This record gives sequence, C-alpha cells and structure tokens, in this order.
Amino acid sequence: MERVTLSRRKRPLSNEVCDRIVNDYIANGNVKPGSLLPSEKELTAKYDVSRVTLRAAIKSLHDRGLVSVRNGVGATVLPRPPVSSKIVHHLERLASLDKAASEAGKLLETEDLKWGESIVTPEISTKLRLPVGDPVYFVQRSKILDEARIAWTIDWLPTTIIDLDLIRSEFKGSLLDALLQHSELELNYADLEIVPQILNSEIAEHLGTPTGGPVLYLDTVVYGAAGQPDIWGQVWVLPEHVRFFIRRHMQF
Amino acid sequence: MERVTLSRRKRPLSNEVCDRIVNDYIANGNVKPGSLLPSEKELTAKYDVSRVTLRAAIKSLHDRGLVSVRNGVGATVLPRPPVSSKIVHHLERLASLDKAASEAGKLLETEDLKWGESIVTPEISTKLRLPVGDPVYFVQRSKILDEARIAWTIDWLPTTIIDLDLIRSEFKGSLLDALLQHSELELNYADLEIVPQILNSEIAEHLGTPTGGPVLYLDTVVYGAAGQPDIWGQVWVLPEHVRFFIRRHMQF
DNA sequence: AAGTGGTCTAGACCACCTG
DNA sequence: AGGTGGTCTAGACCACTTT
Repeated sequence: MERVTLSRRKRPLSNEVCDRIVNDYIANGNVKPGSLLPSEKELTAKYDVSRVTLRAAIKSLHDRGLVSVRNGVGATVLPRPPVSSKIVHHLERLASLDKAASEAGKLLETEDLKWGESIVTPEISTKLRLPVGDPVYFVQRSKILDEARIAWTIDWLPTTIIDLDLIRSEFKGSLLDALLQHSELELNYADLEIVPQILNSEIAEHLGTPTGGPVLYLDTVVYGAAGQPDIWGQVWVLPEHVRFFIRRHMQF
Repeated sequence: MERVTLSRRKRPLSNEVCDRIVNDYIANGNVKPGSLLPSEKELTAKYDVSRVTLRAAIKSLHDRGLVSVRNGVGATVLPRPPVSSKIVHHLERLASLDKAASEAGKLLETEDLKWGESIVTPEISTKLRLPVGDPVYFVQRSKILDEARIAWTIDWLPTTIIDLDLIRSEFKGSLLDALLQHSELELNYADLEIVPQILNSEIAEHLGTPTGGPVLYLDTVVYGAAGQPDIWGQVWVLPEHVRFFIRRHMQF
C-alpha cells in the first residue's frame, strides 16, 4: 500500500500513478522492452487506486507510446523511440521547437528579433479570419543552434488577443511558450501543414545559406477553446539540424 | 430515452454514443461551430448511459478535434478543419495514403508494381533489427492520381512475419491496409520521420518529373504489439498533389 | 478453468464558471 | 448559489488468452 495523499493534490491521481509506473518499472529497466508490466489487479493493489484510475494511467502510457496493451495478455513495455544527437521534434504534441531543443539538452538562441504591426493581407485574412486591411501584429526572428542558423520564423497574431508590449516583455525565445503562460487565452490545439520547399533567396538570406537546398516549411494555425484562430506561424527549418518525428497510433 | 441495445453489441457503447452525438448535433449543424453541446447531464439522460460512458464519448470528440471542453462551461463545437481539392493526409493516425485519397473521393492507382526478395543491408538492419545478409522482402510501386505520378514507395519486411505470395494475393493498392487485415500481426503503431529533400535522378525517374524539385520523404517503421519492427516503408511524395496535416493537441 | 484486459454502472466529491 | 465539467471509487459482467 502506497496510497497517494488525496488532500492538497493538484495533479490527477491517474497522472501520479502513470509517473509512478514509469519510475518503478520502465525508466529504470526493471521491466525490459518486450516484457509485461504487472497485471492491473496487482497494480491497483500496489498503488491503492481503483481500476478505473489505474486504467487511465495505462492509457496515458499507451498514448505516450511506452506500452502496448493486449486483451487477455497484459501491457508490454515498448522499445524507446530512436535517439539522435540532432534535435528531435515530436509533432503530435503542441510544443515549441525551443522546448524540443531543451529536451535534447541544447539551447536555441534567437537573432534578428523584430516585433511590429502590419496590415492584414488576403493570405493572413484566410488564416486568422480577420478583415483585410485591419491591423495585425507580427514577430519575426531566426533561431540559432551551435552558432548555425537553423530556422526562420514569422508569427502573426490579432491585435485583440493580447498587448504586444506585454508579450514582448515575457518573451524568452518562444512566442508559443510565452502565450501558453496566459491560460486566459485558452490555446487549445493547432493545425500544422507540412510542405517541402526549395530555399528561395528571401528565406536563404535570413538563414545565411545558399539558395536551392531543401527546407521544411511548417504552417501552423493555433486555435483557442472556441475554435477561433489566435496565431498563424510560419517556420522554415533546415533539415540538417532537426529531425521531425510523429508516432502514429492505431485507433478505433 | 433511446437506450442502445446492449445485447449483440460489438462496438463499445461509448463509440456508439460518440457517433450519435456527431449525427444528432454536429454533422447536421444543429449546434453550430462556436456553440455549446447540451450538458453531460442532459446527454446521459438522452442516451441513457452512465456519465463515465458519456465522458468517454466526449473525449473521442475532443481527440478527433470536433469539440473543445471547458470546466464549468461545456463542450464547444469547433469549426471544421480546412478542406481542399488535394488529398489531405492526416499523419497523427496510422492510415495509408490510399485511404486518405479515398476519403477525398479520389482513387489512387498503382503502377510499376514489383515484389521481390533481397538481402538485408546495414541500413535495413538498423530499421528492422535483422542481421545483415539475411533475406528480406520488398515491394515497390508508384502511385498515380488523375494520371499524374505523385509518389514512389518501397516497403521492406522480414520474411518471417508473413508469406509474400499470400500478402501479394490480398494486395489492393496499399501494403499497410493489406497487412492490417491480418490482426495476428498485431500492428500497433509507427514512427514516422519527415524529411524535405531535393528530387534526385533516381526518384525523379520513378516519378517521371525533372530533378531538382522539392519532395517530401517519409520514413516509416511500423511496430507490432511487442515493439518489434515489422515494416520499413520509404515514400517520396510530390507536394503538388498531397497536403500533409497534423492536428496538434495540448496535453497534460 | 483461471487470469487477463475491456466495458459499463451508480454514486460521490471537488473545481470552475456564471449570475 | 447553482450548474457545469473533472476526478475517483467499488462492483459487475464480458471477451480474450493461456494452461
């Protein structure tokens, strides 16, 4: 019995249990990839939680790609995803490139940072659903890893959602991370389109590389809880330094 | 009261309820984007299910990007994702390009189909964890949409998981779809790496286009329930005809 | 037959939002 | 204060896998 105290608890109990299972069985290799976790019955007894709660924890492990679960068999620990010295950016979760870098033990630096106000063009209008000609904020900058320019970014945001000077003062490299701090914005999900492109002269100049090479263009619209678009982000990333991964699941 | 019969039911009740909500409120526009669904209390009464079951259905709606849910407020119907005349391939679920095409009302045709047996190279060895020099099956083909070549594909698979002639006889355009029919393989998830490339002469020849243009290279390893790699797929797709989307969620 | 996960229920308490 | 969603429990029955 190792009951987690119910009082003064912030995180859901199922999250707590999920982390405990990772620590107790997976991270330290107590249960090796290919082997089974203890049964749900044993785990409910060990952590003194209901089966519903335990199953929520197992579901999280599955969603994170750590185990696969089979009826009548149990939960098998899966091998870790490939690791690399490059930054590995997992696209299935809404997180910034800066966060992916710091998880790889690297620091992304920001250069050529420029904040400003512009006018809504037809293209911005389709992305942010704002009238053409209205004012719109933008932020542009390049990202540096180990003294190499690896990405060029422009973000557009409606003037109505937040004060530009406020977010500017809170900016520490990632606009997304700064805006996520404002829970009142209720940023909720994003639609990301992935397009391979050839480096044109404009982007190549920002990145300080020759034109003609391959570049990954990521077009992201971040939506709030009511489904209204709140940020339109455009990023061009050089593939030499960042690997883009998605873990795709079977479902339904 | 519209209780779903419990007997002779195959699908989970929560799935049933999920679809009913889509049909009764979302698909027909009875609740417009930006408006709230009825409360959980009302919905449990309407469908005569427990709150746990209803919440599982709401969770599915959220995972599918149809609603956002706020504590103390309710579930807001979200606007539909962007539509397009191109094929839209959603990468967060494990599904074939052929399926994405058919969901867009298009038919992907297959040309230059070739089945064969080869020898494990060092690169194949790292992907499929097979000894170098062992035999391995491969399938290569190009995909045609509206008489245009849009993709070139090679899949590699261990000789041990299935008989090549069997899967060949069941092949209807998509190797993944054919293998997914074999539930004994327990295909479970896939790690997809996304790389922008410049068309080289080999791939350009397969695609019948000039070299030097942008192409999206998708490197996929499909894993079984025990975490063993079962398929290594390499796909080069021309961006003119297919749009690649991911809906990224906030989590934890 | 025994053990595993898959699903469902009824009821409870809490946190959050709105008037 | 009242309604909404967020979490948790104990117990039940079913489907699947293994012995």
